[in-house]
Amino acid sequence: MTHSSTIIKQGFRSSTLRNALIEVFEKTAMPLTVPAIQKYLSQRNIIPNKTSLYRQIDSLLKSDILQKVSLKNDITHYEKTKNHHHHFVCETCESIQCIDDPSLENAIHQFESNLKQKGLKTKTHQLSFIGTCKQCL
Amino acid sequence: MTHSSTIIKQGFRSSTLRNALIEVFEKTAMPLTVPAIQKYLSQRNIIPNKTSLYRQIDSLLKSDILQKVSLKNDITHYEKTKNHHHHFVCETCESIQCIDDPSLENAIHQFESNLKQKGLKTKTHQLSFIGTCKQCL
DNA sequence: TTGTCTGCAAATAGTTTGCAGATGA
DNA sequence: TCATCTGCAAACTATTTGCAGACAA
Repeated sequence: MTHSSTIIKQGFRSSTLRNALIEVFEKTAMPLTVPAIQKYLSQRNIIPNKTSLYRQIDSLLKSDILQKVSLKNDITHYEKTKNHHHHFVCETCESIQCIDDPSLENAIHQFESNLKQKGLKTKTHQLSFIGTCKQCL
Repeated sequence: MTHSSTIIKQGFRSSTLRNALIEVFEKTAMPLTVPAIQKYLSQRNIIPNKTSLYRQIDSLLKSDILQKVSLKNDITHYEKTKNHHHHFVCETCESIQCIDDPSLENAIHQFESNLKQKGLKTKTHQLSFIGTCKQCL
C-alpha cells in the first residue's frame, strides 16, 4: 500500500504541504528538526505557516508515516518510520546517520533478559553514538 | 575534595538554594526534571524563583556537579555527575533507574571499533531502556 | 567593599489552540 | 456539501536576559 492510500484511508487529505513533507523525508532519509524541515521545504518554494507544519507533522505521526526521535540535547527530530535502529550523531556538522547492526542488537537483547530477571520489563530501547563523522574527522 | 570546596574554588558561593539543590540530587540519586526539582525543594520549604533555579542548575553544570541527561520525550533531566552509565525509564510511573553493566558496555565498545573502521569516531554513547518497572508490572 | 546570588519583569524559542475562510473529495 | 487543510492571532511551556537590591566572603 502506498503512503497516499494510507493517508486517504485514515481520513487525511492529500495536499501540497503533506506531499512535500513526505517527499522531503523520503529524500533526506535522516532525522530532521522542525527548522531543518522548513529549510528543505523553502528550497521547494513551500513556506507553510508554522501551525500548518506542526499539524501536518502531527498527522503524519498519527498515520505512522513519521516517528519522533530522541537524540542528544533534547531537540526533537522526526524521521520516516522504519524498523528499529540507532543513530550516530556528528558533533561537528550535526549530521545524523542510521545504525543497524544485528550482533549489537543481539547483545542488547541479551542484557534486556537480565533486566527482566531483576523485574524490569523492557519494551524498547534507544541508543545513540555521539562523535565525529567521516567528513569532519 | 568536598563539593563545597569545589564550589568556592570556582568562585561560586555557598547559598541556601545551592546547598539544597546539591542535597536533593544526592538524596534522590536519579535524573530529575525542573518541575521535579521544584517539588523536592518545596518539600523543604524552599521555593526559589525559576530564574534563580535555572541559574543555579547552570552553575552546577559548569562546576560539573550536575550533568544533563537526554532520555525519551525530549524532556530535560539533570543528575549528579557520575561515571558513564545508562538508564531504565518506566513508562507507567516515569521513574528512572541507573543501569551499569560492564559486559554490555563491552559489547557496545566493540561495536564502536567497527564504526571507527567505517570512519565514524565515537566519543560517547547514550542508551536508555523504556519499559515497565518492578512496582508497575 | 565587592562580587555573587536572588527575585521580578520581560524577552525568546518551541509548540499548541481557537477561529474563520479556502479547498479537495 | 462537508469535512479537512490552512493561515493568523493568541496562548502556553520551558528557558534566558536585564536590572536592581540582598547578601556572603
